[in-house]
This record gives sequence, C-alpha cells and structure tokens, in this order.
Amino acid sequence: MNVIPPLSTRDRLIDAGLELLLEGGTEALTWRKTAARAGVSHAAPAHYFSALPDLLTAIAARAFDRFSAEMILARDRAGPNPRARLHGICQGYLAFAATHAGVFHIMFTESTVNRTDEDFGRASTQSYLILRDCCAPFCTPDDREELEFAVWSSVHGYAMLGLQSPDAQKRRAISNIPPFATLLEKILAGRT
Amino acid sequence: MNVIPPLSTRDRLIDAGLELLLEGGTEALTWRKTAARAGVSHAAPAHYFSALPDLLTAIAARAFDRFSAEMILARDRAGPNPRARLHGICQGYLAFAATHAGVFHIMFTESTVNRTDEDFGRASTQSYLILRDCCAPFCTPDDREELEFAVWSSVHGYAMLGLQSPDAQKRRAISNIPPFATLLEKILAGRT
DNA sequence: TCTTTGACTTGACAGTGTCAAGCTGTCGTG
DNA sequence: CACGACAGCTTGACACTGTCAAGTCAAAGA
Repeated sequence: MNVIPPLSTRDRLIDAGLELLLEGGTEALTWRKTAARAGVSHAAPAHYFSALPDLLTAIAARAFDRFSAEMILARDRAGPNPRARLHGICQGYLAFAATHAGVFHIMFTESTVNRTDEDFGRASTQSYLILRDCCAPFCTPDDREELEFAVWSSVHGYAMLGLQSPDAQKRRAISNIPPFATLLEKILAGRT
Repeated sequence: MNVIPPLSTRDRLIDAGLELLLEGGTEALTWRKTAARAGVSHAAPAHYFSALPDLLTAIAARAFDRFSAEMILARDRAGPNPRARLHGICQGYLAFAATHAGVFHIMFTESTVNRTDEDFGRASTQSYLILRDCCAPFCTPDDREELEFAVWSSVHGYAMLGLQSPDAQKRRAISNIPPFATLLEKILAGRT
C-alpha cells in the first residue's frame, strides 16, 4: 500500500507562502503569516531559513516549478507543429504572468531573492530549457543564443509592460496574445 | 535678481525619497527615513501623501523625469543619424536600469505604485514619447504601434533579464550593449 | 480680539523580521 | 537503563515599520 509521506515542516512552509502569494499578492506574504498558515509558531521558520530572503528564494524556486508545468501544458495543448508550440509556450508565459502577478513578481523582480541559490537556479534553468527546446527547430548552432534571448526578452518585456499597464483592459489583453504573436513572427522572420 | 524659491516640504520629501532609493535601494526607502531625511517628523508626510503608495507614486513620477533626461542625453550624444539615435535611446535605457536598479524597480515593477495617478502618467508618457520620436523615422502610420511596442518590449525585457541575472558579469554587460544592438537590428530589419 | 485653518509634532498602536532563551521528545553512547 | 546531545519548536522580547488621533503653534480672516 502506498502511503503518502507527511510533508515536512519546511515543505509546508514553502507551500503556505506560495498560497498566501497566490491569494493576496506580495503584501499578503509575511514571515509570520507563513508560519501561522503552516501551523507553527512565528519563529519556527528560522530553523529552516536563515532569514526572509531565504524563504522567499525557496518559494520562488517552487513557483518556477509550477511555471514550468504551466508552460509545458500550454505547449502540449498547441499540438505537434513547432511554430504552434513556440507560440503556445509564449501564451503560457503571458497567461501565468497575468494570472499570478504576485508570484511572477517574486520569481523575477523581487530583489531580495537569492538568485545564486542552487534550488532556485535549477528551477529557473528548467523553465529556460523549456523555452530553448521550443526555439531549437528555428536555430542553427550559431544563432541559437541570439534567437533564444530575443524571444525571452520580448515575451518577458511584454509580460512586464502588461502587468504595469494602468488599464485592466490592456492587462487582460496580454493573454489574448494576437499582438504578441505578430512580434514573435517578426523575430522568427526568415526562419522555417 | 533671481531668487531660488525654497523647496516646499512636499518637494523635499520626494527628493529625500529618491536619494534614499539611489543610495540604498528599495529597502532603504521607508516612510520614516524619508521624513527624517527631509528634516520633518515621522508623521509629517501624512499631510501630503495619504499613505505610502502615494509617496512611492510621487517618487516614481520624479524618477521618470530623470529617466527621460538621461535618455535624451544618450540620444543627443549619438548624433543626428536616426539609427544611431534609436540605439542611443536604448543604451540610455539599459544604462539607467543597470545603474539605478532600485529606482527602476519602483518605476516599473513596484505593485503599490498607483499607475493611474496623473503626475505619474504624465511623467511616464513623456518617457514613452521620447522612444516614440526615435522610432518614427522607421515607421509608416500603419505599423507605428507595432514597431514601438516591439522596441519597448525588447529593451525592457532585456533590462529586466539583466537585472535578475545571477552573475554580475552579465549585469554589467547589459550596458555594453552589443548583444542588444543585434536584437534591435533584427526588429528594424527591412526598414530604412 | 477671537476664530479658523494649515503645517507640523508627539505619542500611541498593531504588525513586522529577528534574536535569545527555554522546553521537549528522540537518539546514540556509556 | 541512564545520561547527554541535539533537532525541532515555542515563548518572549527587541527595534523598526506604517498609520492614526490628538495636540501645538503661527498666520490669516472676520
């Protein structure tokens, strides 16, 4: 019989933090609330994380795992055509940014997150590799990095500008994708 | 004889906040420290700003003014050639992001900033117009928005990825610009 | 002269991250 | 079995944060 091992306190803390972030955005995520949600005292997290940046880093790493999963889902839904798959990845990227703004913020722009952390690096690299795989059909070894970075910069900038846009209309529009799709086609121009 | 009018307390508060941001990044900027730096009591700012987001918004607006000034400087240094001027603008953009990460963060990604504020809108639109002017020589009325958004997204995404990059090497590299320049040329491909 | 008003201070409050000390059950060793 | 070590967690305190209520005080208006 398969028994689900009970989650460690550390895991529960990370999950609790991610939940708070999903529910109430950046402001809802605090050291003490995370502890309370995980059912431990306000100082318990200190046993697993040296300080707040450490906790944030672990949460961001777990968020990248979910991010990867959502991009893969969007890619696979797009079918077998390489162009459609790349568009799908980007759509997944933009949809995630639009839906989970607080999480996206922690992942990419929160300055206290330690981006040299091993787990964080593994998780974020994993996300990058998903993008890379979808760019591969359009690259030669020579211009691989260039295309990857062009796509990555564009979709990321697009998501950011969408998030900071004052009118919600525009914000919703970024997950409708048509305008970004034309930008992507520009980058892919001349490639098969 | 020209007398410089004494700065109002409100102006001193905004300047103080911007200074704190420039010196110590996002974490150094607090309501109370801003008040102290401006030489008033910790509750004085409440007379001019309803709450912290209000103050942050005003600081972000002033930051956009400086941002515009730096882009104009970079543009004018680039000489009269339209292509060189667009490259110059982008270089100014990336240099500002790399040098003043904390300020850049408040301007673009701090979620509590009120982006519907009138002053903020005026200041950020002004920055956008500088970019637009430099894109104009490469546009027809039909594809104006498309090119502007392509350039804007790319340079912004590029700056963001540079800021979040783990190794400082790469971070410095974003103001050296060669790799972004090739991306820009990709976007401009076929335009004169 | 009295009142009002704007600019600011003082003092308090709950909530924050962090640190120090103490408690408790488990485990390895004598 | 007894004892010490120790991980895991709690309690309590600290300085600091943003915010609010009340008070001070000088200038302006009636």
